[in-house]
Amino acid sequence: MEHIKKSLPIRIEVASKIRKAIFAREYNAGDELNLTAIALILGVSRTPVREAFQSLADEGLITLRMNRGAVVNAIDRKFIRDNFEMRILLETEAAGRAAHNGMDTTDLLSRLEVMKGKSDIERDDYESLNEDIHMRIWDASDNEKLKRYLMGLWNGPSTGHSVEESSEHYRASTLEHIDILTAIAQQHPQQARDAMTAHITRSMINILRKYPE
Amino acid sequence: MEHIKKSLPIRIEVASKIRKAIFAREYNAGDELNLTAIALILGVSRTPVREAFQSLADEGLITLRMNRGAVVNAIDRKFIRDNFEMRILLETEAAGRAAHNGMDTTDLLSRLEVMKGKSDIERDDYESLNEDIHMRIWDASDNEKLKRYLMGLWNGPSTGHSVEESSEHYRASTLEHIDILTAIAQQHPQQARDAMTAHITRSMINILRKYPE
DNA sequence: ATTTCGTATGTTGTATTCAGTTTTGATGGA
DNA sequence: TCCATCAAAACTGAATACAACATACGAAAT
Repeated sequence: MEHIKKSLPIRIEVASKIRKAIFAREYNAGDELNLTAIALILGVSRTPVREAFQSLADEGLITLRMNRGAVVNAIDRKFIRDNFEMRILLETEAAGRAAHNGMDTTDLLSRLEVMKGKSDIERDDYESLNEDIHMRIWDASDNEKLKRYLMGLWNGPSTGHSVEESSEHYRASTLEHIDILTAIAQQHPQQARDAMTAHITRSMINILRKYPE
Repeated sequence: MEHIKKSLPIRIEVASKIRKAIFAREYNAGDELNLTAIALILGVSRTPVREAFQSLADEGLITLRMNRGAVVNAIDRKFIRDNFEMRILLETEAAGRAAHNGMDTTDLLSRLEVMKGKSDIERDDYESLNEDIHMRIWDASDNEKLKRYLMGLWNGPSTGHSVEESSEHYRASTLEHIDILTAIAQQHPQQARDAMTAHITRSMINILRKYPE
């Protein structure tokens, strides 16, 4: 039996690769992306690359100029801050709604306790639980549009997808996650909001440190 | 001399037409959209229709099922409320930021005074000024991501694009716009936020009335 | 009668071709 | 030398062609 390899549409994978390349500074602000060249490099036709371009333009990573190709936008401190500020606003809103609506947090909290007990936290373990926590909160917010926005921001510069974090960060985040989920479990919206705001704000400061100037 | 018709990409116009048709209930929840058929009807090829589908899926209006076509999502009260709640959250944030950052409101306020004096407010006049006001506030918020989200919501069910409004509504909105811009002019963020929240909340209630059950 | 397997059909995902626009670069004149 | 003009190359937007996937239907077997 083979791997249950769920093959995504090519346009999605192409978008991921280009996105990663932009965050990795392989492309820089002002660079023109050659549709044909990228299709050749990736070994696909121009169509899915074109569709990926449109997604990336929606995300604000590139700009599409009619008949004149795509240029990479600046991934500078302002871009990162703008993204983070939206994540603060929306994740905080989601946390408050989750606390208000009620959400089962027992399994997540027990997984957090296990992680808290570990002497060393590995990146993959952290990221996996991190994703589960946030997505469960989005679900509990019970607003499809909010969920959709947060899903989109997850591909942005404000998550572990873009930069490696320190073990210190993982430990601090774990404690913050416990704060957030505890507040949600107790159905204290304002407390949940405050905890989430603190969580993502610290994360922002942490990441902005890596983008000097 | 011909019209200075700035021709947008076909995919944009196609998306607009389908969006309008969905809001007009020409398509209903669960309906399957036939890519080829729509391309034929609109007299374009499948490519731009396909790209339009992807945009509409991003907006949450339709769902793309791999190899199984697109289905129209329910434009029910929850959908409208979800959209409006996000608009309240984001427009309020933008108004607060605009007040904080400072924004020149003189021209907009004088246009509002003229409109306030009119005995009868026409739809196009109102919509034109309405759009100018909101977009100027978005600009003044100085957050690109926020601006982008609000731009997207403008195509949603929470603006005049989807339903006709009463003259009464235009008059009430005009007064509310004056409140908002006055607060911004005086650089009172909280006051601006409150005024914006009230403005869009009333608009939501007004539109939800037209979607009974 | 029910279930399973295989084929047929329709629809999408991807590739390729076509057409129109923008850019580039050369050429000629001031 | 500098500028304008025009042709050719390159690239994108749109149209068409091709391939793969999923569902539906029907026949055969239990």
